[in-house]
Amino acid sequence: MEELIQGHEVASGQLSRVINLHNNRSLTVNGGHNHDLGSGDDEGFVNKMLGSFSNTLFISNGKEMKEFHHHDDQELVIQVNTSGGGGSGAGASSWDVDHLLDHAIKYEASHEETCKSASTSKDRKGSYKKRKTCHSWIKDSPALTEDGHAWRKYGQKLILNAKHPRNYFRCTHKFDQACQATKHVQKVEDDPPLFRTTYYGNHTCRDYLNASELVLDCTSPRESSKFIRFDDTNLSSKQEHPFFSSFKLLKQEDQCFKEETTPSDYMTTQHPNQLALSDHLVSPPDLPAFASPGLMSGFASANIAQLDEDAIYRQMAWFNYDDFAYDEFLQDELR
DNA sequence: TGTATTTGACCCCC
DNA sequence: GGGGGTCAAATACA
Repeated sequence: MEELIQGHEVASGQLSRVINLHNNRSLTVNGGHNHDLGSGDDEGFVNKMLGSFSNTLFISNGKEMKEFHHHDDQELVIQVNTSGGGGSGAGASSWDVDHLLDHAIKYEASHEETCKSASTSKDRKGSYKKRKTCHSWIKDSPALTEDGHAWRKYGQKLILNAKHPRNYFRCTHKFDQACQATKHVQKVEDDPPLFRTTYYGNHTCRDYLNASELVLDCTSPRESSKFIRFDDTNLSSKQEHPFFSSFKLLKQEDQCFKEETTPSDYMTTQHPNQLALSDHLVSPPDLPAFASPGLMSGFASANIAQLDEDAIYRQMAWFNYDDFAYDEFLQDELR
């Protein structure tokens, strides 16, 4: 968290100065015509970077932030500050907060102090207690998105007056690191598809591998699911590359929503499990989709209404492929 | 064989 | 009493 905060400060302060200096020099050299990067582009670049930091901080420690994110109706997140600490809030101005109120996003939150005691629960091979009313928040999304944490499904339940079952996930590190974070995922609308994820509790685990890459909220469909990738030079092999590890996580949740899947809904003839991505055998540049960043995003958005959940999860994988390419593209641009 | 998912049963709380 | 959250044995999968 300290490193992230420091990075945020550096980006917001020093990077702005560097870019301003760059612009001034460009104006001088080009006689007033800046052909490198327009100031608007620079500002957008900085805002995106600050937004990424904010998102990363938000995901890493939800109770530190108070921000509203809204991206072209792609995804909505409401998060509140339960600790009283000041979030950075950087980049918030570039996001369309007003539209947030137009969406019926329910928010529920309560302080951790209100968590009820489990003293009355009986021991049934360990603690067994009903949903504790801990800190919680809801996230609605048209597609299931990777949130940077490893989850394990532990239950599925048909809910009264609900068309789709509710799926229950707990943190993979519940036992080895005593992480109490859980979430429920339920499809609440069919057309257009809308998934409601309710998070309970904050992660206390430290999943270095998976935490090194997070899906961030973005400002355009093209960037609807972008990874932030930290230094991976310490990774000795492709097997440990966070890009590939993320597919394993996607696949885990992918398999948890097999209801109502029809073969005709398959976007391609290749099932995600057949991609062998989690086996780390496929190199991203081998895929033709990488030739044009954004191509798959456009393709996906055009067809997303026709797809069932299973297909959507496959599209998530394609989004992330595309994002990886786009990340490389950005790095080349920066060089 | 180890890990993840499924699913019926158990249990808490309204 | 019933809805909903969780457990854990059975099952699937790599």
